[in-house]
Amino acid sequence: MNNKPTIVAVEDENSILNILEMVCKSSGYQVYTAKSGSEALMMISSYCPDLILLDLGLPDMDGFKIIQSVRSWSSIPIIVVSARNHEKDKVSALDLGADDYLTKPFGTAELLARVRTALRHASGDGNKTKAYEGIFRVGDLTIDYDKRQVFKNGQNVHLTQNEYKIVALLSKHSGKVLTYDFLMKQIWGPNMGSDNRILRVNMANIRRKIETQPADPAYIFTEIGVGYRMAEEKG
Amino acid sequence: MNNKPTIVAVEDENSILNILEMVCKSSGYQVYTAKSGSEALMMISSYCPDLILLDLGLPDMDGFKIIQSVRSWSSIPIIVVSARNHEKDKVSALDLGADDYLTKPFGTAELLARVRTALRHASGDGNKTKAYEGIFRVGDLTIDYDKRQVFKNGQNVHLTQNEYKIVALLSKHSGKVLTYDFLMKQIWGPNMGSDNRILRVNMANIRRKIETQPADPAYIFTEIGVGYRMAEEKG
DNA sequence: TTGTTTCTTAACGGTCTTTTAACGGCGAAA
DNA sequence: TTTCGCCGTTAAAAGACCGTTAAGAAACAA
Repeated sequence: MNNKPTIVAVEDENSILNILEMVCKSSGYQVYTAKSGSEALMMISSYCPDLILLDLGLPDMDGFKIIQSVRSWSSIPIIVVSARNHEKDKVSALDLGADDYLTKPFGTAELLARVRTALRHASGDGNKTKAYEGIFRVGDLTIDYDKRQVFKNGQNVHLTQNEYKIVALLSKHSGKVLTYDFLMKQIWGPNMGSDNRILRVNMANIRRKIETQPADPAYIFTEIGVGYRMAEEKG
Repeated sequence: MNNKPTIVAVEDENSILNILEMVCKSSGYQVYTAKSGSEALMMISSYCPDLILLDLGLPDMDGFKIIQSVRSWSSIPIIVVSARNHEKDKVSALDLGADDYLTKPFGTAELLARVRTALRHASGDGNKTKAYEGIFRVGDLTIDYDKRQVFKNGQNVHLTQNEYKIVALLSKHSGKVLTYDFLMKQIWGPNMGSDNRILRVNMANIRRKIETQPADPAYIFTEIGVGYRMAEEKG
C-alpha cells in the first residue's frame, strides 16, 4: 500500500540532512538519505527514486559528477540544494541536467513547493496542446499521476510501486514502443543485467489487474523482441 | 522558417523589460514583450510562445491570475521573475503551475540557464505535436519510425523484427537499390555467408503483408541479380 | 515477534519467429 | 527445346521469446 513518491536526499551535514528528511517525510514522501557521493550513486541506482535532492559540496565527489552520472541513464528530477550562491555553479548544474537550484538558507515551504513542481514535471504534462491536467485516459483506463492511482471502469485498481512505475512510464510515452532495456534501466537502475524475466512477471500481474482479457490485451501490447507499447490516448 | 524558440516577457518596468528582451534576443530567442496583464494574456494566446517570463507585480492584474488563466488551457513553461522574495508568493506561484521562480536581482547567466532548463522540460516528452519527420509515406504505405509501426491503408500491419528492419532500411534509402549483400550484412551481421535464401523468404512474407498484389509489387521491387529497391517517397 | 505484502527467481508450456529445405516458375543462353 | 541460374513461395523443423504459475526471499506493518 506504499504508493508514496520516493526521494533520495544527498547532503553531508547532518543537521541539514535531518531537516530535509523530516520536512519531506512529514509531507508524505518516502525518504532515503546519503552522506557521500558514492553512497548517493548507489542509492539512486538501487532505489530509482522519483526525485533527488542534491547538495553540491560533498566530501568524496564533485556534485556535478553526480548529476552527469545520473543523467547518463535516467531523467529523474534533480533539485540542487547548495550553499554556494555563485551564478557559475547554478548555470553549470542546470545545464548538466539539474532541474532546479535552491540556495541555502531556504524555507521549507519553498523547498516543498519546488519538489511538487519537479514531480509534476516528471509526471509528463509537457504537452502544450492539451489542457493542463495530470491525467491519462485510454478506453476504460485512467491514470491519475498526482494521486498515483489507476482506475479501471472508474474503479480503483491497486498496483504495487514497480507496477505503477511501469504503467506510468508506458503511458507517458503512449503509442511508442519502450524497449525492455529502457524499462529495466528506468525501474531497476543501470546495474541490472539484460535479463527481463522480472519485467515479464510484472507485466503479467499488471495485465491481470487492468486488462479485461489479459491474454488479448487492449492497453499494453507486446512488440516481440523489442518491448512494450501502450495504446494511445484518444483525442 | 523561423526556428527560434519564442518567449513572451511580461514586466511593467521598462528598464527591466528591456534587459529581459536584450538578454533573450542575444541568445537567439524570439521575444515579444507585454507591459500589462491584459496585454500579456492576449499575446500569449495569440503567439502560443514556447516560454513565458512573468513579473508578478503588474498594474492592472494579479500575476497569479495570469498563471491560472494560462494553465487553464496550456502548460507552456512559466518562469516567474519577481522582486517579491516572500516565501508565500513563491509557494503560491509554483503550486498554481509556474515552473520556476526567480528573485530580482538576478544574473543574466542564471536567467538563461533556467530558460534552457524550462525549454528542455517542455520539449522533452509528450510534446510531439505533429513532427512529420519520423514518418515515411509512399502510396498507401506508412512507416512510423518513432512508433516502430507500419500501416497499410491506415491499418496497422504487424511485422516481425527482421521484417521491420528490412523495410526500415529500404525505406530510408528509398529509390536506391540495396544489394543482397548489404542487406544481409546489416541485418544478420558480417558472419553470415552470401546465401540469401533467408532474405528471399523474408521478402515473400513482407510482400504478403504490405503489398496488395505480392506477385506484382508496388512498394518493394526486385532488381534481378542485384538487390531490392523501395519506391520513392512522394513530395 | 507474527503475519502480510511485495519482490525476485525458477520452471514449464505455448506461441511466434527464424531458419532450413524443397519445389516450381520465369527468362536467358546454349 | 533444353538447361541453367535466379527468384518467389510454401511447409516444416528448430529455436527464441513470452506469459503464467508457484514458491522462496525480502521488506514492511502491526
